Amino acid sequence: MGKVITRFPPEPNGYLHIGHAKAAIVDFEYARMYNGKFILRFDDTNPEHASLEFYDAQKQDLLWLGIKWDQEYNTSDHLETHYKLAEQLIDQGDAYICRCPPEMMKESRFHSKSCSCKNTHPGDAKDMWRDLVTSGKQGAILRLRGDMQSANTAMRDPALFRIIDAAHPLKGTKYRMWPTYDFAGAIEDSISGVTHPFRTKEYELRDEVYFHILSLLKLRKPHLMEFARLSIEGMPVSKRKIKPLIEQGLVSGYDDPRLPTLRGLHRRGILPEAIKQFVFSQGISKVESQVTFSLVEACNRKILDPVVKRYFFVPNPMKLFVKNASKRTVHLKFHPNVDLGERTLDTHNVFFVPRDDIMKMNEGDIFRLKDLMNVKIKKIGDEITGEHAGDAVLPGTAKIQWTTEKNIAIKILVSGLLVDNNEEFNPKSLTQVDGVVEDTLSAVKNGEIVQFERFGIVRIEKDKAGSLIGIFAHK
RNA sequence: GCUCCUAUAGUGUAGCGGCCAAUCAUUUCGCCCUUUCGAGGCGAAGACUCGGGUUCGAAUCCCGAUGGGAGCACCA
Repeated sequence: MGKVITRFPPEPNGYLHIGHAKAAIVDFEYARMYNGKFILRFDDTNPEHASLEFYDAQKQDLLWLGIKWDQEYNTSDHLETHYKLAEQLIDQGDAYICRCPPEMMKESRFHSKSCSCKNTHPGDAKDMWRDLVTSGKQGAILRLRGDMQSANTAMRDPALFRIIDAAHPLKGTKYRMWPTYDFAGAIEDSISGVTHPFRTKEYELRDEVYFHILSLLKLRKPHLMEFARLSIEGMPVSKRKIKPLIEQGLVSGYDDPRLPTLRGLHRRGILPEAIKQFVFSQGISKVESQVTFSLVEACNRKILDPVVKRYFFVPNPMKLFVKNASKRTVHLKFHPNVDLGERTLDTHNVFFVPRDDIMKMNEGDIFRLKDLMNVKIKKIGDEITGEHAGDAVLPGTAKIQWTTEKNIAIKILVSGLLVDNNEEFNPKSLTQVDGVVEDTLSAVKNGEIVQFERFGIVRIEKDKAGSLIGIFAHK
């Protein structure tokens, strides 16, 4: 038994999203499981789509995910080989040049009718092919001699090569005949030694084409495996849907935290490990499903909870004056039951507390400034006046978060579902919560993930001006 | 229209002919614990799409219906 070889073959035409992540993780982990090899292959066979920036961007996205490849190459590097194999097919009479216009071809394929181009002698076909490769001739493609009567429409003489005169980001204008997915995918999987190519199940009908091409060329046949595409409720994955939202300014970019792009998820504070666990929990079944994002959140929370520092966050702050509160210095633990260290706060008699919490209380009630002291409310107006009501924890009192006068303003962006059930943009998909946090938060690094008690997991960003933005991940 | 794939709780998922009055996670709700409405512990709720067949025995195999998805590109 040879060793297992898998591959992840993205087209370098955009940023990777969680759907790609599923494929990449499956490919990568499958190879690892069998101590095999994992290849990263850029399927850059369409110069109109491939773009230089994305070769690198996609690699960065993969590295962030924790995926490392044993080999990397571009399908465009193998075009000479593809040409050779194409000529072999022509020589064998298994491929021919077709000059029919696209609409006509579509028609004839639909009605299982062959065209006269199919009768071209292989020798002539080869001349025509060479002509196409070298000259500027237009209006022809190389087609597989398949089976026009096949019930599988993919088998009805599919295109193998077509002319694309656009400049390729890596190869420039060196080539003009570019292989289609059917041809390139089969050839590359076979010659690069891939043993277990995974792909999503919308390609199932093309399996027959894949194996047919390899049979004709007497090339090794890998073991194709298919799984269902991943879709998440309220989070469109396709470029077609995301791009307009960006262009209209409805989302901030490909790293908008509402997006299921890897960059968006990163920004939202979703860990690569959580994505991996989530993908594993999904498995590789062929069942169409629409997953709730809360499954991702649950994985993330489980990882983050024991390692993330707790801070006090006060949304919609209200000023509180506590009579006869003395100055003191308190040490607060960063985590209730894991030793993550502590921070030190100096307090006196002025605090800020969440408005919503106060609104639920009445004058005369006693609440607790968590980890500090109890306060009896004397008066609620624009500000609150209270008095110190002891330090011992009283059972049943509300424990609320607070800051002193030394605090920092922060705005928190809370992501909701980007689109509704009809795939219409949800204008309320991003909401903002303003508040203040302890000034100890200034010690937090840009990009660090913390938990604001009673609020949720938040990833902290510091902009150029030094002001704080929190990206809400989840509860 | 034709072809293919698919069908287990609200959402996912395990199950490969008997150990299934069905696993695990998530969700929601209780209780315990806790100086967070978080985490953790315990518990509850909740499913084999339908109809035939094969079999001593079917969630599991076969057929059909129905629902969902995909393909019928010179995109991948």
